Amino acid sequence: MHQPGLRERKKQRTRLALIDAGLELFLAQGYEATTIDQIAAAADVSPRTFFRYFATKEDLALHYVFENEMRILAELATRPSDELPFASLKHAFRKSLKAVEDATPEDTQRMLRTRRLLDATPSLVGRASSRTYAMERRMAEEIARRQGVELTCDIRPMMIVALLSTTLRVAFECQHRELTNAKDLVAVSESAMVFLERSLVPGWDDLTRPS
Amino acid sequence: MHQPGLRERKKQRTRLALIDAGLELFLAQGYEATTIDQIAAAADVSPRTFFRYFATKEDLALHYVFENEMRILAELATRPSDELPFASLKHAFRKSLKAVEDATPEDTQRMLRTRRLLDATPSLVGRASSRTYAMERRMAEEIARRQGVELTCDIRPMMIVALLSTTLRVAFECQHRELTNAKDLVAVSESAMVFLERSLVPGWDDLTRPS
DNA sequence: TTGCCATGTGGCAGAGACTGCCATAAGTTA
DNA sequence: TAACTTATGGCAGTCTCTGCCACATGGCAA
Repeated sequence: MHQPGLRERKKQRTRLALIDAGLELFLAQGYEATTIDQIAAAADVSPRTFFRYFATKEDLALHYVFENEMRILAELATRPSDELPFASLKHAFRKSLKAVEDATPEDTQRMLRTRRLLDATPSLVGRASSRTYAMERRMAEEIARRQGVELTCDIRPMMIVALLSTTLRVAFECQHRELTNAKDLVAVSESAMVFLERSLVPGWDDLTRPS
Repeated sequence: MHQPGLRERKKQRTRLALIDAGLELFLAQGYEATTIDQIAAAADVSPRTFFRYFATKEDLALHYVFENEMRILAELATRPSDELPFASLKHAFRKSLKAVEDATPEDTQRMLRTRRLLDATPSLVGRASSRTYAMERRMAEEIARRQGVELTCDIRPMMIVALLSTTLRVAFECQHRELTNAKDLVAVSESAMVFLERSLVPGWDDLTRPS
């Protein structure tokens, strides 16, 4: 793998400048009240260029949410295929939580800002779900493949993924304190996951048994 | 209660005309490809009037989804307050499913069309979630009140509501056949609910016990 | 019936998100 | 340096959605 050229580094800088400018403005004056023109001006690019980096305003706001979801999907692929679905998902989610903890201070700040933004703008949480559901489907496909069932005939892979995913969403929403570090955020997610696990009958996710 | 006047009946007719025109066009040429102007023209009102009935294009498309959710919330309020949360919710959801079955043929058609639309336009399912989450919060408030816990301190009411709500969403999405009557739609929802219930430890939703 | 008030409707101008198109600028490679 | 590829900016245009005002219609009381 070769070192990214000047062009690539420049693009990365522009992308981060846009994200930082966007989150800053969203938190300062509200998501709706912030226009693309303002973000572009703050990041020192033309409005037209904004759309070369992010298809929509939402995409900028939710960038770190989507990045995290892609990480979960990638982690899922590394799990042994004889593992039970729930365990695989749990490990994949935990790995992504660990990535949040291990991020650079700048990235941690961006994530915490994203969380504050979602807190202040509940409608954004819903809008994120469009993509989240698509990601859930891909995870369910992976689960179905491993367990040797057909996703179109069996509702259970989708159910397993959706239940865990929903748990994390609820945990994410229910952070009532002003978080200043990533550890607290992770802690609530962990406790929600524990509640879910304790509520479930052992072996509920074993799809090789008859339903 | 007095008979609604001419004015009210006229409004109701216009609302239904807009919904019918909208669903028709969405299914025929796609959700994105359909403009407000087209819908307004088909319903024989001005584009400006469209927005007096629906705040957004989504609101028209998802009208029946929201109506159903409001019904669930209303049903929840009628349940005895000493009932366990999950049982209350289950009954409320069942009652709303029954309302779907008992609807007039016209309304049943509109619901089935809405479902086909959501099938063809997955992004709409996500967009509906903004509102659904708000409704979930209200249900969780009701549950928390009955169980005597604080919603801001205890994640469990939200979890209980979210798990059941997610189950129904998944069931709704996983209707792979072209449905022609409401009964089939209800049947899949029922089976998903059964899967959820079998997966859960009895008493998991009893919040009076210590967590 | 007449007149008044409340309310629904249409038209218009405008902001803001987003796209297609084309010219220009910058980076990459030979 | 020249040729190629890719990023950027500007512009015109579409579509969603809003505020404002004039007008029409339904409801109601004298």
